Amino acid sequence: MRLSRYFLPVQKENPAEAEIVSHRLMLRAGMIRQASAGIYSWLPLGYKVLRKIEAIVHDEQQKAGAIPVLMPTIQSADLWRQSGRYDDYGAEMLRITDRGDREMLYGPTNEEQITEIAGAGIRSYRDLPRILYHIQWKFRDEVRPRFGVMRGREFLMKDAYSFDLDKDGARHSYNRMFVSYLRTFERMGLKAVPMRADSGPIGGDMTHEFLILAETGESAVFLDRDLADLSLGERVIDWEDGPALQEVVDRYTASYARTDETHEEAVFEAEIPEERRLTARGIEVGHIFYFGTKYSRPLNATVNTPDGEVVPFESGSYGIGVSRLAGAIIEASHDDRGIIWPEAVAPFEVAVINLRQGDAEADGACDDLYAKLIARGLDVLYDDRDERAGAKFATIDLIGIPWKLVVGPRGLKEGVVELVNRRTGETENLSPDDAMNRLAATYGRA
RNA sequence: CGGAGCGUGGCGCAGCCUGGUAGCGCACCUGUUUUGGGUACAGGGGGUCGCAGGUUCGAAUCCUGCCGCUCCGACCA
Repeated sequence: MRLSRYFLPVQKENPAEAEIVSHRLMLRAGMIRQASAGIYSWLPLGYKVLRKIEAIVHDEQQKAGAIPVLMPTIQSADLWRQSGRYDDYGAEMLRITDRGDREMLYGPTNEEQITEIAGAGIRSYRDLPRILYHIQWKFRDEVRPRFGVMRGREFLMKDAYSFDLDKDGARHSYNRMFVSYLRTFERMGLKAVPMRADSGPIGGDMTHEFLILAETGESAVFLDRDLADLSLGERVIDWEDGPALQEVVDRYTASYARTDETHEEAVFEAEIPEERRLTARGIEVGHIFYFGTKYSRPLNATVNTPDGEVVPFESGSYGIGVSRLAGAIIEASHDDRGIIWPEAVAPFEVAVINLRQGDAEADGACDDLYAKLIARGLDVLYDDRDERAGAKFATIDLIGIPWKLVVGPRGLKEGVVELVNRRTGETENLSPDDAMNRLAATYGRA
């Protein structure tokens, strides 16, 4: 993409309403624009990031055995009356009536809907287990939306739902999602720690929240420092191997990790030696829980067992705040110049900066680099604006592109361009070919 | 939902107290200049001052009502 033809409304000054860094940077970098309280349009740059996050979530969900579907945003009130949640949910649920005065609602979540679908489509124990998920916009009429997309009223969420015959099966499904979440967040360059959660209004007893550690997090967290250092790395997961999954889950839940909701100082101090006690702040980016037959029973979603009995499903639900992640990643990865995208979610993989726009040699070299990078499958943003070098650096650093290829007449005389890493600032003078090879290798392209 | 505050060009703000028909910086356009980390100068375009009533010869400014938004606390992916 040539920046001169892109839509990137960046701002030099901080918007007054944005209090936390991710909100400020998302507005300044032209990623989002507020439509009304807690509701945002995603501009091209923000939308690219959102799609990349979404793609990783899709990929990891499916690797773990979950099957994608897409349910509507608008649901019928009747379904929610059956589960008893129509009244329980309160003012947070956006209620709508259609022209026939039928009561509808904009879905804040989809347990009822998916249970109805699974109940209708699954009749036999032979059809179990199944995990269905979708990534869809949700609406919760929060009392106090804030922090930009971190706590909007409209937000994009991945929600998965598992269906099993019995509790052992449900645990396997739960563990699949647990490990899948570890992989998902790790791939995005995040350090997410599973913490014991409160079962909350949806209920259930097997439940964890995944929090990434960041100073601006909304929750206080208390954990064994060692847990924050765990990593799956390149470990190969056999998703069908229940005991192997359980072993991973056990390792991540072996020690103390709780949010302020469930924190017990005395237990913390008794279980964890002082030097390993880590008190920090965290942003919740995922939440999983097992809730048994809470929905299948009232909605009459049942299967036949091998013995010919009819029983309700054992279920759990598993959420990831997809739009929130865009903000959360920025909270975890930025500096005073702007965003620092992890390579996996960066809106562009590399920026070409022409230091001397209009100089025939520089223009020619940049055009050539730009074409070749595209040919090698890299997503490149070419800053070809008629701006001074400083303005280009400031823009590219603000929007957080992980790598810069800096091209100017001086370097070209020596036959080199500069390859600059956004995070470390490390600069290498390389021939254009070497620089391209380096980038292709970094991103795993030919 | 309790508390505080704010609505004036795309963004950040001044003007309001003491009514006289809107201004500054950034951004944008034109020209000159400059050219390796947000150049300088000159000129220029863009605003029903959140909305509706009211007071007044006259309202961004005073009064009333409404709407929108933000921040702090109790709640949530």
